[in-house]
Amino acid sequence: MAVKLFTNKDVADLLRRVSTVYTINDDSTFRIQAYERASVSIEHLNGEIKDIWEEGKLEEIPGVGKGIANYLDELLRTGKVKHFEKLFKKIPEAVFIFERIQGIGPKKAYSLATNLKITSGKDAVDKLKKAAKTEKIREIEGFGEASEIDILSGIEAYLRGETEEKRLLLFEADMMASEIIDYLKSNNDILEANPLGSLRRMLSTIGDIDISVSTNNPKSTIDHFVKYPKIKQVLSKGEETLVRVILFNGKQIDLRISKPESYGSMLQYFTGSKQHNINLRNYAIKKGLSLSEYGITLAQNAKRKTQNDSEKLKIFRDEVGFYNELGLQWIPPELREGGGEIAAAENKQLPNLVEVMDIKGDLHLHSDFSIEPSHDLGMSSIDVMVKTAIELKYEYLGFTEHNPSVSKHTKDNIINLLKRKKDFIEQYKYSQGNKLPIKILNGLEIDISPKGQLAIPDNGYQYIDYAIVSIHSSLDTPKEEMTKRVLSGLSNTKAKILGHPTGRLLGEREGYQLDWDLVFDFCVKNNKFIEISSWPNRLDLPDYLVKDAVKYNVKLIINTDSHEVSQMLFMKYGVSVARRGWAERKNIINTLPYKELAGILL
DNA sequence: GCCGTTTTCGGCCCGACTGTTTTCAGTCG
Repeated sequence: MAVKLFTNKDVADLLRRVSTVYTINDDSTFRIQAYERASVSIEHLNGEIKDIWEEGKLEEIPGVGKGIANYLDELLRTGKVKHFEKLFKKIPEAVFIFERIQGIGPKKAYSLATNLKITSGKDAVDKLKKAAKTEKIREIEGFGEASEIDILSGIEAYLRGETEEKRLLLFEADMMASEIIDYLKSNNDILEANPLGSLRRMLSTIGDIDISVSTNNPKSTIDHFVKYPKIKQVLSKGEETLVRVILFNGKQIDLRISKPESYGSMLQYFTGSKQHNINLRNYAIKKGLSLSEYGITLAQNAKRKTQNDSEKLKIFRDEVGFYNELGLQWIPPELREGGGEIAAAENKQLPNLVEVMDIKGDLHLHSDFSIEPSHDLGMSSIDVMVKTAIELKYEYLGFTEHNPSVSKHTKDNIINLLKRKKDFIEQYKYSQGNKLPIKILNGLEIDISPKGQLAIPDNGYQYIDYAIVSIHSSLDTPKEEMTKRVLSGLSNTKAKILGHPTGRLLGEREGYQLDWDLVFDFCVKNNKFIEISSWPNRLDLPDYLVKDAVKYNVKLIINTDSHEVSQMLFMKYGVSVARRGWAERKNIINTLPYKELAGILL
């Protein structure tokens, strides 16, 4: 049994420290990278390292082999790794603090800590700041006035907490990037502008924002970009390929610039993911080709054989040409995660991913019609939301206010409230005559109580068309019990949809555990649907579970959970989650025309 | 230290940028 509870982050940090020490010691770069890789891989694990260890599956983690697995086993058994302790002995604790400051890596951190005699981690940053202010750093070999100033501004950012990996929600990053892209496009020399990296792949959270542009005039592009009003500081500025800036909100933006004729190669290269590109490179090597951000060349070993025509770099205006050259279908960015997409593209078996245009309705909306709900009431009227849905060319939408609070109402009160809402919707439809080009459904979002009961009386169901059931309380219920609770809630005939199924809140809480095999199986057998919530800090069901659900043939529904009319536009984020989970139109029930949807929902 | 449709050895990404250099090292992605 574990002596101490190690989280994934603890273990990732430990391995990163090891790679730091090896870097300082000028050890093999490959060993350094190996620890780095293992660290990243463990940090991004879906499950807990402790569970994986208990199942004896450490070596199944990518980047973890026999060596590191043995060390981790020692760590989780005894609470420490003797070999690592020995390595750390020679390194001042302050080094591991300093290297978290922007612009300081392992070697500079070590040089600073030893030369300034700052050893303990406590107050290390304050001491470093004092050294910078008293111009002690510029006296150290390898540093100068400029780097002293850099370090000072790095320290200030660090002290403001900006270096902590506060990831943005997808929607925040998307807003910021769109604004920058609009600004960039106001310059006529900029022909194309797109996000790169995790934003282009539509991950649920985003670290840094990278943006690419194609232009024949890099100089004008760079001059234009650095005048963007929200830039606080230009970190670095190249001649024609890269500009790196910090905005006033502390976020770093990298702008990558390319000629139009090779824009495709660059877009591909910097969209990633890292794992996708590694796999793609290995796949290319087998064909004797070598990939880079500039295009495709014959690989080194192939070059020698055919020296005559080998040096030529093949460049690509767009990504389609790039992938086709490798004998692959173009792979949508959302799939580029190293999850079998290259093999699928080779066999022309990539899924035909669902698109925003396919969505024909939103079935999770909270209007401002008060039924004295248990949770927050919506802020927009039914009428406004209906009008917006019509603009979005939806065929149907469903209002699912929270059930009336149980503690504040008698059963009769609840029934009356449900009746009132049903009447209101009927009247609304009547008042619009036959000119409404959209079907309006009267739903309800119902709490599943800790005991698995739904929070309205049995005779209330006749007043609603369908129910979304979801967990809003007792989130720490253990997995097995929580699974029973959810299945019990879903057993009601009107309960068709499991709302925000993991309960996670990005950056706030993990959510509860469910036995997904049981839940998926239940849904397939009983005609129940699992929601993908487009709500920016939910995006729940998460992408990796969508992928499992699709394999299980579970039907999903993408909803916005809007509490205000403008939030209905968040649909695209839910769709991106579905796409990242390899979902096609057929997997998503709100792509169906109304008649077919009604057949399975009502 | 990891990894494997040309496997148990011999590969493993490297280019852009900056600052302190006088030809390069460190950091970053």
